[in-house]
Amino acid sequence: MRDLSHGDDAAAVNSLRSAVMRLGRRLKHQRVDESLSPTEMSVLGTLARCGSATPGELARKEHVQPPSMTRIVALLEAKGLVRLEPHPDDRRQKVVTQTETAEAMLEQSRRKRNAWLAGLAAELDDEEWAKLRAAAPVLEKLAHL
Amino acid sequence: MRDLSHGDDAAAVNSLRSAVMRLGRRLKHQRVDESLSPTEMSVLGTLARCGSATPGELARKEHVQPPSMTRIVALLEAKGLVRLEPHPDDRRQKVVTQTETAEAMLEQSRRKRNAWLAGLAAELDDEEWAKLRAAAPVLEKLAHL
DNA sequence: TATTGTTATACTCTATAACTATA
DNA sequence: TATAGTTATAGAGTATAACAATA
Repeated sequence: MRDLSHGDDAAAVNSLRSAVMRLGRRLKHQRVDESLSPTEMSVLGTLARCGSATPGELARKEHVQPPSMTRIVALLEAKGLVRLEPHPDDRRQKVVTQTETAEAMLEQSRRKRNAWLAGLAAELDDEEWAKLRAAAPVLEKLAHL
Repeated sequence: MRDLSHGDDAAAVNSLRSAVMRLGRRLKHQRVDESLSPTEMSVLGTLARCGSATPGELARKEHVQPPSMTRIVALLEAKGLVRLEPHPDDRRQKVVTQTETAEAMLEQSRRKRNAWLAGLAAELDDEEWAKLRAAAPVLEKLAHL
């Protein structure tokens, strides 16, 4: 395995870290619905990526304690963004599924953030944008490793 | 100004947004001191970038109300991470300056996150890493636009 | 007996409103 | 009269502890 802790490699890593954290923070501020907390949004994102899940699974994925997830799921249900159904095999558990409303809201949220980022990137010159486009799939691979 | 809302450009923007947000979240979880809240860390980062500031300036930069900043600054002072001094020209104001302890902590935090990111990036092949290195300065420019 | 989810309760962080000191 | 900062208080979000239902 490669070592990236020296010289130009280390500088590039440092630059990437700083830029990704700053851009990530600014993207997070572009919100489409102020009434949803960050964790509520994150739960919807997880459901969109991974499909239905039990409250326990969601709590583990969001790094939140089970009682907190109970409350979050109840709030999302009250807002019509998720449905709760009985688990087919285990009567202790429940299955949380997102509604069409939630999917539409997530899509709107993605659009808003994409538009904001595209506005920033439009300030780059052709060569810079080409470098970014070439790196986009690599960044995505990195983010999912 | 360029339009990046169609075709391959739009796909690249979407890919960048998703990857940056996900990587940013994961980087944020790499923390060196669990006892500092996200805003406290962010205030230290701002002081490191911009030098000393008054509580009011910090509140505006962190998008937090003045009373919240009063509390945050008091906590940071109690932890020995900032010093409070009287403002030279205006006796209503105060000047917040970070201590050497805070600088050392921030440096340790950067190191930990760089190491984590370098560990991820080490999984990439040579061509992928070259693309990322080429894009790093562009991402930094984007993050500061 | 172990596990899933809930209820009851407390703590942390931030906000708004009202106040003090200085400009 | 306006501004910088603080104090008092309330609300949102999360945690821990104790409990109920099911495996």
